[in-house]
Formats: sequence, C-alpha cells, structure tokens
Amino acid sequence: MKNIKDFDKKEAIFQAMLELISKHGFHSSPMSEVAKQADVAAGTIYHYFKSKDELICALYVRLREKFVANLFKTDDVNKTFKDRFRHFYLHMIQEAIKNPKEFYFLEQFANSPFISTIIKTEITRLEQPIYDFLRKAVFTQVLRDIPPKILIAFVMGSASSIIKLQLSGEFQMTSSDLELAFFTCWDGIKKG
Amino acid sequence: MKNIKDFDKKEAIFQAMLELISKHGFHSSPMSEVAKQADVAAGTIYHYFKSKDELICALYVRLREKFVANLFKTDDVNKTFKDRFRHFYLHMIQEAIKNPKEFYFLEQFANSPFISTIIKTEITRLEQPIYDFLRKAVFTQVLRDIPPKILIAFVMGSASSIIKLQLSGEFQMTSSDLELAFFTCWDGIKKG
Amino acid sequence: MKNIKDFDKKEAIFQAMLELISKHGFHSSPMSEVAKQADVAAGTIYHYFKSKDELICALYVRLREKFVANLFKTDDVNKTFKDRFRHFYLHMIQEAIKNPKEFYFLEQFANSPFISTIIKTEITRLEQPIYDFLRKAVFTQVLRDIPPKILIAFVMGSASSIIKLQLSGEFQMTSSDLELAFFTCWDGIKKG
Amino acid sequence: MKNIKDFDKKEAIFQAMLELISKHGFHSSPMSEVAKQADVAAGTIYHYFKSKDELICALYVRLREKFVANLFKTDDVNKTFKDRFRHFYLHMIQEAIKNPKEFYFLEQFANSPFISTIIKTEITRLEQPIYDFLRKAVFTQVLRDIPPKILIAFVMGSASSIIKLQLSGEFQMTSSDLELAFFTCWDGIKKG
DNA sequence: TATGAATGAGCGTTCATTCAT
DNA sequence: TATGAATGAACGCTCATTCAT
Repeated sequence: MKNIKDFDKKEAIFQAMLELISKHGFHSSPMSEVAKQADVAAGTIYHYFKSKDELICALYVRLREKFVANLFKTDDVNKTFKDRFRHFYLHMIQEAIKNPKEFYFLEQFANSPFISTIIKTEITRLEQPIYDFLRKAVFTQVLRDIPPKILIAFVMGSASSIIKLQLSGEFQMTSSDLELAFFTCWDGIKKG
Repeated sequence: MKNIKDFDKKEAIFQAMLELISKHGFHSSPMSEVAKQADVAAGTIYHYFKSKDELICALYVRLREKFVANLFKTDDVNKTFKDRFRHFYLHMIQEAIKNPKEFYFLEQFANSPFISTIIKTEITRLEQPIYDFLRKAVFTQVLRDIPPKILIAFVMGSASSIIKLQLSGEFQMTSSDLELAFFTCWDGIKKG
Repeated sequence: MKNIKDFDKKEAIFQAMLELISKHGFHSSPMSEVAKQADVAAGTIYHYFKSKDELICALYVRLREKFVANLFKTDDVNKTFKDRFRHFYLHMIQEAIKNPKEFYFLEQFANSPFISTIIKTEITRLEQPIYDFLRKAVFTQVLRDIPPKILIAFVMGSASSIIKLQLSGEFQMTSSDLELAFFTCWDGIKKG
Repeated sequence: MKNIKDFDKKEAIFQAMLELISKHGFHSSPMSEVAKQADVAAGTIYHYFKSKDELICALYVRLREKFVANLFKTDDVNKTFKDRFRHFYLHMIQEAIKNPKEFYFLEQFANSPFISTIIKTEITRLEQPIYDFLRKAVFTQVLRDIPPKILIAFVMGSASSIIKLQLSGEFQMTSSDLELAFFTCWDGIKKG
C-alpha cells in the first residue's frame, strides 16, 4: 500500500515538474505550482527530494534513462546495421515528437548550467548504450572511422535539431522527409 | 560624445549580461549583478531596455546577427561550393570554440521558452543568409534535394553538437578530427 | 514493562531535546531532529507532550528540580553555615561545569521569553529550598540582613557568571580560583 | 539628506528588532514583522544587513557599546575608587531597569548560541573598559587579588541577576535595597 | 541621463503538528 | 502505543522594477 502511494506521489511530482518546465522554463516553475499541479502539499515534495535542483536533476536522469531504454527496446540485432541504425534514428525522432514535453525538458536541461552539476561519470553512463552501439559499427568497419564521441555528437545533434524544427511548427515533416533526413545522416557516417 | 558614451554603457550592459548568463544561466543573473559588472546603476539599464526579458532578447538578436555576419565575412564566392561550405562549417565551429560565452548564451536561449517570445519572422530573418546559401546549392543540384529547412537543421545541429563536445572538455578535437567531421557532414548533404 | 518502556522513550526525548537545544538553541532544534536523535517517530513525541513548548517547559522544570536536589544532596546540617554555604557554592559551580548541556539549557531558557510561560508559583516552588536555606541564615544573623530574594539573586547570579566564564573556555579556573570566588561571595553576604 | 534618511531607516530597523526580540525572542520575531514595525519594506532591511543573523549581531554589538559607554560617561576619576565603583554598580542597575528592552535583548543574546558567532576578540574589545577599570584597582591593592576576569564575572553576574529580579516584577527594590546590594558586592571584592 | 535606495510580490524551504495505519 | 508521510502556514530572503533626486 505504502509503496503504491509513494510511487504515485513521486510520480505525480515528476510529471508536474516536467509539464511546468517544458512549458515555462526552470525559473518560471515555482515549487508551489508543482505542488498544486501534482496535487500534494508544498512540503511533501521535500520528503522525496532535497531541493528543487535535486528534483530537476533526478528528473533529468530518469528521462534520459527512459529515453535511451526506449531507443533500443525495439532494436532487432539480427538486422543489418544500416537497418538497425535507420530504426534507431527514425524511432528517436518519432518518439521525441510524440513526447515533446520530455524532449523540451531534456534539451533545456542539457543546455543550461544545470548540466554541470551532474557528474561526468553519470552522463557517460547514460550515454553508454548509444556509445557501444556506434563504436562497434566503427570497429567492424560499417561506419566511417571517426572517434565515437564525435559520431554520437553528429548523429544526436542532427536528430535533435530536426526534432526542434518539427516541434517548432514552422515546418511539417512528412515521412518521406524523415526518410531523407535518415539518408542524409547515413550517407555521412557510413564507411566508404 | 553622448552617443559614444551611450554606446559604451549599452555595450557594457550587454557584455555583463552575456558573461553572467553564459556562466550562471538566466535565473542566476540578477539585474543588480549585471549593473555591478557593467559598472552602471541598476536603474540605468532601464533607460536602455524596457525589461530584463527585452534585454536578453536584444542580446540574442545581436549575437545571432554578429554570428551569421561572421560566418560569411570570409566567404569567397569564387570558390567551389564544397570549398565554401567547408569553410562555412569549420569556421562556424572554430568561432564558437573561440567564443564559448556567446555560444553558450545562444544555445541556452534557443532551448528555453524565451525563444517563443521572439516572433517567427525575426527568427526567419536571422537565418535568411544561411537559408539562401544552402537553398541555392540545392537548386543548382550541388546538394541533395531536401527541404532547405531540414538541411539547415541537419548542418547546424550536427555542428552545434560537435562544438558542445569540444567545449565540455571531455574530448579534445584535433584539426584532423574537425576535417573528419566536415566530411561526415558533406558526404551526407552532397548530391549523389 | 510498559512503564519502563515509556520511561525510556520519554527520557530519550528529554535527552535529545536537551542535547539539541544546548548546542543549537530553541529554534534550531526541530522536532524531527529530536525524534531522530531520540530514535522515536516524530508523532510519538506528541503522545508524551502536547507541544514543543510544553516539552521544553517540562524539561526545564525537570532539570531545575534535579539541579536543586543535587545541591542539597551532600549538605551536612551539622556543619557551620559557612561550611555548608561553601559546599553549596562550590558544588553548584562544579556540577554545572560537569554538566554544561544542562547549564546551557537552563540559562538559555531562563533568559528567554519562554520563562514567562511558566507560572510564578512554579518558579517559587523550584527555588524554595535555596530560599529557605538562605533566609534562615539571615534570620539567625549569620548573613547580612538583606531580603533573601536579593541574596539569592546575588549568589546565584555571581555563580552562574563564573560558570559561564569557565565554560566559555577563555579562562581556565584553578581550584584556588574557585576558593577565591567563594570568599568573594562569602565576604559579601556574611554578617558584620 | 541621504545620510539622515539612511540613519533613520537603519535606526528604525534596529529599534523594531530590539522591541520584538526583547518581547518575543529571536524566533518569534520574523523579518516581516520587523519591517512592519520599522515602517519599511521587507527587502529594505537587506540593504542594511546581509541577513537576520547579521542584523541581530550588529544590534548586540551596538547595544553593548552603548551600554559600556554609558557606564563611564558620568564616572568621576577624582573620587575614591569605592565611590566610583558604587556609582558604576548602581548606575548599571538603574540604567538596565530604565531600559528593560535593551537589557532583555542583551541577556537573551549572551545566553544563546548566537554569542559564539561573535568572535572572541570582539567580545574582549567590548569588555575592555570594565576590565581596565577593575584591573587597575586590583593592581593598586584596592580590590582583592583575584584574576580580573573572575572579578568581572562576579560583579556583572550579581548585578544582572539583581536587575532580573527587579524586572521580573516579583520584588520591588527600594533605593536602600540597592544600597545594600552595592555593599554586598563591595564587601566581597574589596581588599582586606 | 544617471543614480541607487526602496519596494513588495513571490520564491524555495522548514517544521510543528496531524492522522490514517 | 507507535509510526512517519503528509500538511500548509510561515519563514528568510531575492530581485525586477520604480522613482525621487
């Protein structure tokens, strides 16, 4: 009983914060509003999190983990790497577009001084699966011989930028546009 | 005399805000601190800007204009498009690395809800030179036939991600790494 | 069994509060911390005490009673009054120095607005043994003919001040210093 | 003009805090109430003092200085030491009784953990005049040969206790009572 | 123009107390 | 009895903005 309740409250707080920050930014998301939206008392938040900053960081880690786990959930290791990567790239974009709040939150966080409060080893840990995925492909000469870190930056950066374009509403992407985006990326990173 | 002085103060305020925000983020950059760092009285800022938000937006527009102008300052229209693009891509990365404060500010702003307070036509205007540059290359069949907006997103997103990688300090990029990054991008976007 | 347990918990709560207040003061001694230090749940405290204030007052009364009882425990009514007073005075100082937490708590309480929440008759009761002790000596012309209340104030005030001097650490008192202090007091209050 | 205004506000804040703390104690004297009573905005207090603690400490130092200065203002160095001490002792008690708020504040502070946030040298400085006054009398063999620190403790402790007795309202001291108190102290500390 | 003291709404956070279990 | 999650009023403090000078 207690566990269920706990889960509910903590979850509700996470959801409320996510909603507010994605819409209004960090400093226009007061704890009082979070409490109201999560339907808990202000003080209750502090049973689950030491401070606003800690709550935000915990939310970041949580969403990143979920995001990465999601990426590989439908991965099929029996396919060719190209197919796997295609799925990976398009799935990432589609998921982000389906969950704009989470995407906005993650981007906002990653581009704020907040990010430096999260220790590097933690960030490395969160990126590990993507890192491994791409490094192996470099190693097996499927991908261009570039440091995997650069490869990740390239792939993730282009994808995130395309997601923002779509979410901004100033350009409606069709599925053939998405396919084009994939090929643009693939032709850049593939070997030869 | 007065104009020069005005210019000085406005400039000092811009600089102070840039410094603070790039280091501490929007909500840890109080106007009182900006005033102190700019060596003006708090009230003085309000002679030049209606509000903190307006100051931040003005700073954004200013830096974006400077940034784009910079990109094409050393552009040589007589070279091949590939060479011009190479110069464009590498120059952009190098400039950002040389001016981390400006880069951090721009990224922070672009990923915050602030951005939505700047009207779309203004954003379009700021991007116009890059848009034209790439669109023409699509038109002349030098680049892959993709909507230029996607092209911009792809190119700028990958570049900005690579810049962050370098500035984060977790990966030291050599000039040959940069060259690799360029080819990765180029092979993705070029025709055929 | 239950009584013993009760006693244990109540005692633990008293001890925890004493420790915290003597170190951090009234308003930096939250009930949650008291609970933690007493190893009981926060709510449990409210089974034994109506409120924080009541707990603090009960602790005060308790410590005062203990303190006064202690003073006369080793009193020898067969000695001369001077010897009895000497023992009383020096014992008081030594006990306080041995129990700094209790002393600090009592002083803090006695000098705070809290004290006024304790009814005067209660205070009178607590002081009664000392009052009787001194009054009789006035009556029998061993002590100067001063209102006993003033006598108490004089004796207790000088003693408490000397205790604070020692506990503050800025002056290490030797036993001959203590003897001197006793004579200073005695020569002041004795008859003739 | 500005100086006068400054003085007024700072003074008003000091007065308000003094009034509140002497009546309700530290933690029942919220800054909002201080602001209200001083007739300034809450934020204004923070132009003059960094924090509530700093304000309280500044007030303490201020009152102690005033208190000590007052003690020696009407001192007549041509009189005998006994007369000077008599004046000192009685004046101290009378002044405290005339200014109960200041007395209560000082006692409350001196008996709280606050006091340890004030550096020892500062406390020594505040006590210096009294220290010098008594030490010289020890040196010239007018007073008993006791460490001056103990002497101070003895004199000040007994006086403060007598003041509390009077202020508590449970005993109305006549001027002959005061005279008695003086002799009690004097006979204790005088040589021979 | 320029100043900076003053404002006060609103923030993040604490903590005495309650109550369902 | 005993628990400790939950409450929410109240706290200390910040800071964008104003305005008399």
